[in-house]
Amino acid sequence: MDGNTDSKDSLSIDWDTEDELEVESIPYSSSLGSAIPGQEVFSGSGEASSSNGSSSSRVIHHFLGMGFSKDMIVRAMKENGENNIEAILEALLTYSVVENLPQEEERISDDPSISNSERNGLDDLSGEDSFPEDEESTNDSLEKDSTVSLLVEMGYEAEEVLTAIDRCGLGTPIAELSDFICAAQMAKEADFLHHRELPREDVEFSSHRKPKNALLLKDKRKLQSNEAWKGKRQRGNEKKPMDQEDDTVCHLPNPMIGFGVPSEPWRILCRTLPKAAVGPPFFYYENVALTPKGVWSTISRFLYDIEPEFVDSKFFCAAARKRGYIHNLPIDNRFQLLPVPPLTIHEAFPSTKKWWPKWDKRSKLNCLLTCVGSAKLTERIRKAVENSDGEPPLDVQKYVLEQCRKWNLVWVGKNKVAPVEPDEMEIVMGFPRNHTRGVSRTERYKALGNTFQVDTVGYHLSVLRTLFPAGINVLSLFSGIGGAEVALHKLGIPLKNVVSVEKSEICQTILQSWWDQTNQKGNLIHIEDVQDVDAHSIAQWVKLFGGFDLVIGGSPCNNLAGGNRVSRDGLEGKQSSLFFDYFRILDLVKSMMNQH
DNA sequence: CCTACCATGAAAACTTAA
DNA sequence: TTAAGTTTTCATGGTAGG
Repeated sequence: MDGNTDSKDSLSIDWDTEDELEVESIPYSSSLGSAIPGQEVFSGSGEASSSNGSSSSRVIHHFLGMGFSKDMIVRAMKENGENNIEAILEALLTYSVVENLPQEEERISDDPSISNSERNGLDDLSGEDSFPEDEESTNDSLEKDSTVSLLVEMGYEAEEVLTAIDRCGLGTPIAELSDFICAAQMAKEADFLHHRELPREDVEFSSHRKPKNALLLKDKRKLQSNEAWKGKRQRGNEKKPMDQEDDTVCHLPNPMIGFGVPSEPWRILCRTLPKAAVGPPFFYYENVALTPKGVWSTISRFLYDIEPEFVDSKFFCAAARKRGYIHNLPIDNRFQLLPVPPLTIHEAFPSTKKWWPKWDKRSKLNCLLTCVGSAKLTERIRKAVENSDGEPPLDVQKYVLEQCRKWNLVWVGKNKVAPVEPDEMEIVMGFPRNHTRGVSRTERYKALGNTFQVDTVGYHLSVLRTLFPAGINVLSLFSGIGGAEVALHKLGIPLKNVVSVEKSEICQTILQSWWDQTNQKGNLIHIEDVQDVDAHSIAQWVKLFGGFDLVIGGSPCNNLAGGNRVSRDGLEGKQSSLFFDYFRILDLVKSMMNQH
């Protein structure tokens, strides 16, 4: 986001005449690797020996390798316990900042010794839909000065900073101010960029920002809350009163192949990206394709107006999985992971063939979810089918097929259907066998139902291999069980430094266990909560690693997914609103990396 | 009309700790 | 044996697109 704040006029002219920048097709014609190194990775041996009880010397070594001084490491370990890697890292990062900054600004960000839960305001953000209101400034102008200087040091214009402080209040955390400013910058761009014919709500968006200099984070969010599920109980007049809510829907392609899948010979080979979308860093965002109306257009607008790529994983594996991806990666010369997984139920589950009735024509599973069918249901089905010898009557067939599709059941015995086992799910999703083994069955289903389909994501990420032969630094948000990491690894892309942000301790352990089992040479850092990732920590990582090459993640879909009966509230829902943290963090990384 | 959908929460069942 | 914690079981619509 370089210098888009001054000289608006000239910039606007630029954008009006040429607002989109062609993404260079990288001329590595020699790519198309078929021999992918590091393929035989998974020994499948041994359980996850959770490696957390590492000896202190190992911990010290780990952090020495990251460039911290021994004194600092020892001190951090003393204060946080030897095994609390995250806390130690946080402490080290904090020390570094204290040393490097002229004043004592670190007060602005969090003290690592304070647990997340007792941090005011921020942690409850997801709980309510309300956003933190301005705090009355109880502090003196000294604080203001230091805040301003810190933000200016981060690359913002002083004027923007002052406006943001005025709007947000003095006590607002740096990260939030930064967020605010970024949103304002984007809003300005949006004004200029949205000259091509606009969806209706874009007009609304523009008209929202009456005052020219008014900053817009809240406007944006308000807009979002307007559109994303207006009361969801608007049954009565759903005949769209005039031109209400048209155009807000992102068109889902059919077939859902995005910019191309391996089996389709005709693919789009290049595309144009909005200028603001071009990296570094590369980023990759994922969520469910079938959301309530308006959600994808909102997501797209935040993510630099990139059009989503909607892809169904049924082109990559034996199960459907309709997802939208927004990314700024090149799209030519993609290649698929090897070995190519089985593409049909029959190939993926050979043992079911024996029991599979002729009248069940399914060749692909539906989306693998976090929950599976009940034993009661399989029993009902068994009884329904076994009452007839030979083929059951058509109405029975219809009922059984409907239930089998609904619950993704496969035939495992005479008249006997059952849900897919976690082991089988791992394979279909592209993970090594036993990847999630060791935690409860329910947790395995949950984790696997929430993750990337590795072959699909790997296909999209494959373009990175020739770009980063020496390996990449990854900021992995909402990592889950590490779908992104596994995909990159299977592509033969070395993982240098991976910062994984994942709230579930179970998932963290699974990822760490995989990391150890595959003998990764890089550093894996666990962070618990995306809301704890602030400008401060990002700045340190950028400094340590020389920047991130890829920011990747799929934010929670709980409030978007069709399966949710209770709280399908749209993007502002409790979990799904964490999308805005994805944007916030990505934008911070972007602005920091463009300073250099 | 048809189909499909990264879910939630209450309560039962089971396991662990004292 | 009891209690508390953990895991499993089960029923619960409605939106959106073809």
